[in-house]
Amino acid sequence: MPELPEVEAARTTAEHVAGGRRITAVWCAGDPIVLEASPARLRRALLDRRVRGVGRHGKHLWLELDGQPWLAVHFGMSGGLYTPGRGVRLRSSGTRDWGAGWPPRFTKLRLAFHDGGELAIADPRRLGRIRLRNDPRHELPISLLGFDALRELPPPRRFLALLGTRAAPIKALLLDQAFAAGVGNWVADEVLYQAGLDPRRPARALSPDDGRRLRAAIRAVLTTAVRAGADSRRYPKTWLFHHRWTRNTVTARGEPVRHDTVGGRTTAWVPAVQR
DNA sequence: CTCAGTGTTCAGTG
DNA sequence: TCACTGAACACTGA
Repeated sequence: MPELPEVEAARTTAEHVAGGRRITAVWCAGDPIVLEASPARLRRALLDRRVRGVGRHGKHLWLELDGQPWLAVHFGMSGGLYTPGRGVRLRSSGTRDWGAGWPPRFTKLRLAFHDGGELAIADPRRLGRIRLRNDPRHELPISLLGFDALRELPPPRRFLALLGTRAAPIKALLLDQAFAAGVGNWVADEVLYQAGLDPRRPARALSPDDGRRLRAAIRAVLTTAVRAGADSRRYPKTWLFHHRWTRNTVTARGEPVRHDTVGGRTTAWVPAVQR
């Protein structure tokens, strides 16, 4: 569930369910890897607190409470935020998501609110982290992140300057959270496809026009995915997204899709249009 | 049984 | 020190 659009959808859900409500029950799994704070400390920090709002930077999410510390969440590769009575969600691969039952399998933290609402954070693969922070935005690990790729995309000039010094493949730079926070593997591939850029090209070898197209594609992909509520069934038919999970396939326009490893990650791209 | 996988971190390299 | 690469982490499902 976890790139910027999915986390923004989780933020919206959390805002609707928890915003303005008081936490009346806290349930923690016995998982010291995902829960960086002890269950006792989490209970003490959360119980009877009111949720003032829900923030996001890149792939990180936090609940702003009426007292410190606040709850900060990173979903890792397989984590997600769920609430009861929401329709079955599909994962990108088309298999059923974990949100179907209640509470979901692999729930690590579950909150109940005074009006009867509930939230659960689940994480099968345990690469996510649930933490307590007094000021999440200015403390580790969020303090190390670059600009939020949706809300803080730098103006063209500054964006070009940021590319200019980096020798890494452009795909690797896009995945670097200290550069653009929130871009993950599928967003990076979609952006490079729409910008018409070969993922292996060194960032500093991009022309000013390449850089402008890249910036525009980041904005277009993220705003479209967020507007769709991160529901991949609603993404445009022309997107590479719908074909990246299948080997030896073609796009909606009949262009062959290739899979290579770039920046240490499986990369789907279309040599016919990416130069 | 094996392996890839919407992510991050850290050791190792040049 | 810097910039970058690749393995490790942990677990499910194809």
